[in-house]
Amino acid sequence: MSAADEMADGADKPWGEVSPEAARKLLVAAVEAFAERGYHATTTRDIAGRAGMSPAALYIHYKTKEELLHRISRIGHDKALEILQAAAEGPGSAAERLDGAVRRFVRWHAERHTTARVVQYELDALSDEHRTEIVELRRRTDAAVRRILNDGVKAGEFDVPDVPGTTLAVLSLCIDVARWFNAQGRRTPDEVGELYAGLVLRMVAAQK
Amino acid sequence: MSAADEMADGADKPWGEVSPEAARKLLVAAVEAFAERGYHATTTRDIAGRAGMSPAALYIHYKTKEELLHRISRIGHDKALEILQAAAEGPGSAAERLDGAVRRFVRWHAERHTTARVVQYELDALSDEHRTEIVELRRRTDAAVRRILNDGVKAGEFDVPDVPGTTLAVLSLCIDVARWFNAQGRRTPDEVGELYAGLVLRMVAAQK
DNA sequence: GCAGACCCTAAGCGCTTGCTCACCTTCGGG
DNA sequence: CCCGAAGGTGAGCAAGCGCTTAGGGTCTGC
Repeated sequence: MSAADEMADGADKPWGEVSPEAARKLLVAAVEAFAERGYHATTTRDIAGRAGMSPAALYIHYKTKEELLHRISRIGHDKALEILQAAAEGPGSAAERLDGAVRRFVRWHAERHTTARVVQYELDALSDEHRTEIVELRRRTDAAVRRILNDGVKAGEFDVPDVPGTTLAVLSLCIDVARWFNAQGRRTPDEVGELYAGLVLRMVAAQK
Repeated sequence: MSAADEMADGADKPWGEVSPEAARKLLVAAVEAFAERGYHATTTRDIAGRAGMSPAALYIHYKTKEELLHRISRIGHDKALEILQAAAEGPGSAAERLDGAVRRFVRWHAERHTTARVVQYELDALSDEHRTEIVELRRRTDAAVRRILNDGVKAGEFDVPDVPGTTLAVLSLCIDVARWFNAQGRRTPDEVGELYAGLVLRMVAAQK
């Protein structure tokens, strides 16, 4: 497989966009370790060990441990933004688009909860410069959801007295799935997505 | 003020139950530091420094850094459980009790968001033994909310197809306030409590 | 068939960490 | 007026941290 093919795979296969192979293995190991113990409690020796390499190998592909976190956070936020923007700009009524947005966003947070945990809960460990970059992505994430809500209000589908506040609540609800979701638990990512989409629609629906 | 008076104050004045004075100052300093940087990124020198003491002073009052976290987590979880149980067992219809529970629980997470951040997001840093103890408190927290929902369904006030799932979502929504709430932000704790109580009631309300 | 780019390792450096220890001060009771 | 308990400090230890460096394989293009 060529490098170009790997780039194209990025959307489907997790971390497909990271090459070469050794850099991807290290990044996947870092995601696991960060999700399990948190960024600060994870050592570079632990990451290298999980990837089956020596601690020094890490520094061939990444300048610092923080750069690893930034790469993970950047790719994850790009993916999250892509999901929500696609839903916001897609066809259908506001209710249909909100249903799809929540369903897909929640499913991603459940299915890839290790990644999502790092992406959503380790922002503070980023350098100032990197954090500023990521915060901008989150602003756009917020804007995508707010747009759907505004559309729904305008069309009379939704009754939402406080659009910014409700946007915040909807995103918060979805994001927190990464914290509590357990792959060994009773619910599948699909089931959680369905449950949450239903709850969110009831939160915003106009009374009949 | 006697030790007994300080105990009685616990509910009103934050950390009033911690004595002597030096131990409380250290604990308050630890809460600030843990909330700002996370448990693992906080050094014992940082905690002692914030309390205006030498690093060694910490170990007169606490056996380890982890014991400090456990004390914080325990007190915080006790308070959270107290809020929700009082709401669940209080008077009024299920809707009124749910409104009160969400309003008070959210207000606590916003007002005391430094404490809540530590309490809700640093569970993994506890020792196995301490974590087991805390998880049991969280189980009872969950049970209190579930009881209100079940009461409401039985009384015909609520329409909730999935009570355990909705309980999870309601608690998750409230807890995540601690992550994003900013004291410098536009909303007061009261306003967030009101907004969230409204959203939750719409999530569970029976259609008329 | 070998020069040079690339990838990796063993060893370890300088520093910080959680925590300890010998010692000092303050203070209420006999 | 001295005593022991309680609560504090400065100095520092062993361990572990992020990261660097010197050196050695392996593969590619000429």
